[in-house]
Amino acid sequence: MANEGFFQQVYKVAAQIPFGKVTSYGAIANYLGAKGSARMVGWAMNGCSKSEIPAHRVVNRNGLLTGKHHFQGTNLMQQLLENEGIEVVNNQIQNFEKHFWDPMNELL
DNA sequence: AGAATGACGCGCT
DNA sequence: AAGCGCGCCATTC
Repeated sequence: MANEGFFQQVYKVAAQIPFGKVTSYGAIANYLGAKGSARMVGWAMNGCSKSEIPAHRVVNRNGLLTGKHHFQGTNLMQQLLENEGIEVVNNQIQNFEKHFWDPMNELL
């Protein structure tokens, strides 16, 4: 493994997501300046599982828990989100915009 | 060195 | 309106 680079940035932002809030890959990518590369953000999240980064708060633009399969394998991600007061149905966040946390808007 | 993949996003048909 | 494909940047094989 070489320099984390983007990893470090993604971790930093993801780690700053407040309790009961969720953000999207594109938002993080946008905040990092890679606004067109949401993929690499999600890809970077691969290391989140090994880190203490609450990746369960990071979902795609649709508010869908696309990466829930990468967690422990079941509904852990959904359970965590519900535990934070976020309504999740069928791996999909309800009121996503209500729980949406924009790093470049909130954190900046 | 080139090609393939990756937890996405947006555009076009 | 819905569905499908392509593009972005980085990492890895």
